[in-house]
Amino acid sequence: MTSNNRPDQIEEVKNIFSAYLEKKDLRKTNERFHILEEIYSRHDHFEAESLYTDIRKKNFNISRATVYNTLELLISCDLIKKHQFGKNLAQYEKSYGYKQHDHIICVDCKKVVEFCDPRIQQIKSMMGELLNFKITHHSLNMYGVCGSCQKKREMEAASKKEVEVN
Amino acid sequence: MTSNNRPDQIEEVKNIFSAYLEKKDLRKTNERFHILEEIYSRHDHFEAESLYTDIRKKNFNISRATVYNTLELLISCDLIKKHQFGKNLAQYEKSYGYKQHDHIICVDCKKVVEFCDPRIQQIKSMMGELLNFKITHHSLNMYGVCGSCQKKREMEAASKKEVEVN
DNA sequence: ATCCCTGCAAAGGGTTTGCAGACGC
DNA sequence: GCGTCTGCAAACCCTTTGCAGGGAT
Repeated sequence: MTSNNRPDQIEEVKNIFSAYLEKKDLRKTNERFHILEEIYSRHDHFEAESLYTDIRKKNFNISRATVYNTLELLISCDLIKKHQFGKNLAQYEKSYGYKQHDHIICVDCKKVVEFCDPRIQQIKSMMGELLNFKITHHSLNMYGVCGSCQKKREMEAASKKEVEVN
Repeated sequence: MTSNNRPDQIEEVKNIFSAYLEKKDLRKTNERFHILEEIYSRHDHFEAESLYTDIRKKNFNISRATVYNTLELLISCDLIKKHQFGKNLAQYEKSYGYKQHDHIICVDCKKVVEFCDPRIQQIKSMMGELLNFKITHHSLNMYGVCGSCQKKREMEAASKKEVEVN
């Protein structure tokens, strides 16, 4: 969910990440914690590239390879989620402390809005049972035109008509 | 849905495509109809590349550019659907005459199973109204482990334990 | 001291684009 | 004949990989 960052949240997720790395016998490098910090000081969805460039701007010498590597780790320990909103471009969002939700994307302005519906959970467990799948996660995206883009479209259609009449 | 091809279905979709091209003042090229034919003689999901190579095998000189171009057209007139099952790789499936459905993907063997649930439609219209979106389409994918891969996992876990004991 | 993790740059894979020639209209 | 569509190849974009050096344990 679009979020206000609680000041202590970053500490919490760092502890979770730290425990995860320890459990998996992975190294606690500065780079990994810098990346986590950068992510949790952000809002909404982001792409790997903008995360990379923003970190660079702050004069941390972190490579793309490390960014991608760390994103994978953070997905594994459930601190972020990865999405594909139709394009060949992964988008990520932090997930600690936010309840499960899905997305509506405006096909005109690409705005992403979040929503929750308990029926998804029902479908998930019912279909898992029915088809004998052990379902681990899902991705539900709705695509359409948001309110303001609907208006824009109407206005454009109107002005086109105007031209035709003249 | 996984399909048996009715013999007359290819003619039907060609007519639809033809009417669409006419309406949009686009040209009816042999390439476009060849591609449509190839798609509708297939089953299940496919990727642009395999479509391209299969057409090539049949000695039609059709380029990748044309394949991608035609896929876009076929999406526009609702004769095919485009999916992204988590990877940066689009998958397509024919959609004429098949009812709306969603997908469950096995994360181990990548098998894709289809399912329908009327609640999706309800969520769609309710959320559209609630958030003032004119929703045009959606994509719902569930990810998990299918029955046979669950067994495989159990067997592997068991044999690992065996090794540890010895 | 070990060897996992890093930065860098290049490769990779899917998709898109630019251009000259071909062909539907 | 005009202008769109095509084939080809190169470019493009995001992501992954190979390698040599560096830092966590």
